[in-house]
Amino acid sequence: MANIRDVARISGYSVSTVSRVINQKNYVSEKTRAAIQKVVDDLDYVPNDVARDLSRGKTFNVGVVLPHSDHPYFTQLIHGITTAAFAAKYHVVLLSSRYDAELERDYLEGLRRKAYDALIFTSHGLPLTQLARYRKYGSIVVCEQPGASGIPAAYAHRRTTYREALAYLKAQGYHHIGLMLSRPIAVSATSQATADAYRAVFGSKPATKDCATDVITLADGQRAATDFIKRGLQFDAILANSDDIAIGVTRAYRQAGLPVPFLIGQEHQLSGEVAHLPTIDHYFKKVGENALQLAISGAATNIAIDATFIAKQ
Amino acid sequence: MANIRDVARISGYSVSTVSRVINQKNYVSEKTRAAIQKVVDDLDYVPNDVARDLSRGKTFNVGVVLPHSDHPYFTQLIHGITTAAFAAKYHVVLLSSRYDAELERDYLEGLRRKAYDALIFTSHGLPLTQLARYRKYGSIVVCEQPGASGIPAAYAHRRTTYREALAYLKAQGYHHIGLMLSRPIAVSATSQATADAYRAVFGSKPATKDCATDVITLADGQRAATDFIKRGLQFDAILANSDDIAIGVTRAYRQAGLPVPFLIGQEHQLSGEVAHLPTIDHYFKKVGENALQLAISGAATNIAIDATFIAKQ
DNA sequence: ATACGTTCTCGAACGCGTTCGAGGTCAAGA
DNA sequence: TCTTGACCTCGAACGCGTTCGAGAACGTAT
Repeated sequence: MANIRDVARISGYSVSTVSRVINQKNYVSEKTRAAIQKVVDDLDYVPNDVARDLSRGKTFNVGVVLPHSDHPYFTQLIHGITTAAFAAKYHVVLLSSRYDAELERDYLEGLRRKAYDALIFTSHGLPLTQLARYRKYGSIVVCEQPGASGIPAAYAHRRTTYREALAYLKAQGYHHIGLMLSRPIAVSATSQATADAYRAVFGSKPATKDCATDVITLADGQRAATDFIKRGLQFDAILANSDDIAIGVTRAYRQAGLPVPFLIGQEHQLSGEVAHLPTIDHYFKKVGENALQLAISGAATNIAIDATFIAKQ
Repeated sequence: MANIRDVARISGYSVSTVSRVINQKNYVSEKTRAAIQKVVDDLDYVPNDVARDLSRGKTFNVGVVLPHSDHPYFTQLIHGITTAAFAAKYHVVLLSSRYDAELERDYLEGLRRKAYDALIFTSHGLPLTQLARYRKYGSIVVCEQPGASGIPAAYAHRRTTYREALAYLKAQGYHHIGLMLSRPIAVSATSQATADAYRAVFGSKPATKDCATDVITLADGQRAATDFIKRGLQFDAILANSDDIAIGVTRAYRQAGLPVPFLIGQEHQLSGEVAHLPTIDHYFKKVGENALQLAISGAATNIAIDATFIAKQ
């Protein structure tokens, strides 16, 4: 396949002049431009993107680290990220992590290796301080409150909305509340926010036995609820970490022939809509768009938006 | 940042020897290896991926063209593709197309520009013959029956399963059937398959008025059903192109205060499970895995799997 | 002792586009 | 007329890792 030097040789102009023609830069006479363009067309020449990236020192790739590509939280986030990336002519590279520290580190190394210009962590296993070390190699964005790490972040405020949802439960007279969490409170800012809100509303930390962790899918929700039942826990209400998961909970209780506790879901999913569940919408598409903006602008700021508690739908 | 020549200079060895050390190749004495490794560690050197890609002439990128990143068909496909790509150490680059011919062509050009080693079209607007022209620049895979185009394909057999589903409707005594399609019959192999199955079962092509097109989301399903109602069409049953869409149809009829026709969904989605809808599972995760395998192997074959009609769930 | 096969290392070319400094031309302003 | 400032083009260096051909050193088989 032809390269820029072939075009130069055949057209009789220099490589640099050919370069300015294909990049439509100034200072090329119309005559020259036309002559070179003709050779470009004849040879069917197109510049090599990799060589370009190398010489420009930039790839326009944004790596998106996501633990589970089938989870709705990530699906919505990805949707926002790709939408914004497309508009900005950036490329989205999907990176599966399954919260594996080694993989995450490998992706961070990708920043050093110049494989990506920026990295968005939709969630992460490594501590933020470790992520922060790689900021000198490229822009890093997380999708949660970044605490003192200083890492730019795009996220939805969870605490207030969780408080609102839990206060709603309290107002309805529910006091024995079960919580479904995607990850243990110690390692996840989201779980932490849920626990904090619980304490703010009910005056004490949620009991460990009332919290199910590692609940990601509908099946997990069903399993976790079955476990609650087995352990003889009787909840008035359960705050599930997605609408789908709430559906899983419903099934478990139905299967056990027990009354279903009052349920609140999250993420405003179709399943919740169909079942008329109260839910919390974190607007993850918007969060994804914000994350990408931060990633490519390299701005060292945060963009937070408010989540909404939807009591009736 | 240090490059391989720095390592060579400082260690006193040649660039080629350093290269074999970092790539763990043969023919390096232990003493030399250790000396070079020390310099690599001291300088904190890592090879530049872009330079590597350029010199190897390979990027390990697979571009995945998808019209809608929020559609469940594509979500499932992407899930399969990323899973397989991860295992094979390939990178998945997401490419939004919205069926825009210009965009699709641009992505095909990406193959020439060496931006991707391979391209997977989860769906496409351009005719297959046009896609086929770019095969000389890299491997191309489509996720549908490739007809005479010769393009490698990974897909689920639809015709037989559609026939099965429609025969089921006929056996149940339903004769006036509405079809919801994502795209017009003329441009979509999927819609074509649906129409063919209809003809096989009912002996004639489906009437144009009985087919709604451009139905992608739940809201589209609702809109299309509302339109059916407005036009005074009375269906015994409707074959929807996803479970979510079937839910949209249900809503439209409920809202109009009319009895809901018998519904069959597709894709075995959660919404359909909750509503106990019959559905067709095309196993798109598996199809995605197959597509990626084809893309990176460069094999010029097809991998078809069978879809399943699930009458009761 | 000669020949051959390994092992080890090097230099240079290669993949390919971008960009900077330099040098030449030409017209307008002083 | 001289200066100044576009305008136009070129050559070479740069970004950086891979790989091929060649050559040196050493051991072993004949």
